[in-house]
Amino acid sequence: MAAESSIRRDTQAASEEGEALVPAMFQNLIGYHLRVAQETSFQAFARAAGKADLKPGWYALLTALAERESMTPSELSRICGRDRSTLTSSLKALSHRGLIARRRNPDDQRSYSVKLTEDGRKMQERLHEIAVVQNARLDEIAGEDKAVLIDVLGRIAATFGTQDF
Amino acid sequence: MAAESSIRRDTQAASEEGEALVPAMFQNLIGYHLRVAQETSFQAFARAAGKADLKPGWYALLTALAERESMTPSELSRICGRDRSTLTSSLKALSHRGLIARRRNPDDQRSYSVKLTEDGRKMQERLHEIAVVQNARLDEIAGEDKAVLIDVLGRIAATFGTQDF
DNA sequence: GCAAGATAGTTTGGTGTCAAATTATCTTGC
DNA sequence: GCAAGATAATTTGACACCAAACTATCTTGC
Repeated sequence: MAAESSIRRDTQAASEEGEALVPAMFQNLIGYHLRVAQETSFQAFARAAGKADLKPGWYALLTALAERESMTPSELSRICGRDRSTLTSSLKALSHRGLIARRRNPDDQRSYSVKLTEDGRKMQERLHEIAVVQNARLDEIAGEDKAVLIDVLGRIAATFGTQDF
Repeated sequence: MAAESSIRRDTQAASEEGEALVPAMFQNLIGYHLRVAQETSFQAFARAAGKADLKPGWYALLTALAERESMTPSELSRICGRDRSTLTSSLKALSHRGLIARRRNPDDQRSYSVKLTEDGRKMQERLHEIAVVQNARLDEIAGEDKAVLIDVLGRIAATFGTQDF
């Protein structure tokens, strides 16, 4: 595992040893801790997925598709919280790799729907396994605070996510 | 304010009305809620800063510099948790806009240090005001759970941020 | 001293994201 | 029926980010 180690060790990013020490000014800021927690945990997921040669960014897309059988890009955009223009390129990549299939909507020539292919489903399942492990780790860390954590995070998302400025 | 409204309203992104409804598969996943909470709250900050024509991404950088008088790019990288290569372009932009000044290190020709200019300090202060408002909002939402929230987020960051894979 | 290795910063290439503008198609009001 | 507006997706342009490769400089061991 020394070899594995070095992959991470010689990167130029932060999170090395001696260490950052939360800048005093940020210590009490929820937003700061939110960002750091989210970034580090996502990166852990990305690393785990990357080792298995999987694209972590596809997980949300594939999982949403795994639940609905078929969706238009716009629906997927709403569900995943990404701009439609972002979906255009993601779907192009997924399609190119044979993970999804597109089908024109006969009732509306502007629109089409996408669904998982067999390969897409397999990829989703492999990513899901990694996500499950990652999430078990998070559950363990949160321990008895999990319910409170999810509740507060939900309140934050609800407050900022629904108001139109 | 109808005009303000439309800026946001006609974007193609999600977080519109009827609305996403958390996909069942994600409902219980801490990672998912973490991501959504962080993204929505950051976007709220970015919108607020954007209205005042400020670059939200510069806040962390300028604030770190506001606390230390002078730092090298590498130190800033560690403190802000960004890759050194990311800093290169950020610092170029900040410098170009006269918000920071660079000074070569006479003892080491490879290195230099950056410090805030007067304009940089002003920008930091204006961004800070917005951050304070934003954070008051978060504090309000978190309410009595704030301490638990920060604690759990800190544990998450500590766990994923310090292990070398 | 000087070669080998470490370190500071930059460059290059790739990803993911948003927003604005664009194209094609559909719907509505008259 | 047809013009005006709405809607679905795409294109284009801009950023922020990371990682790997690179350049220049410093440090160390001998």
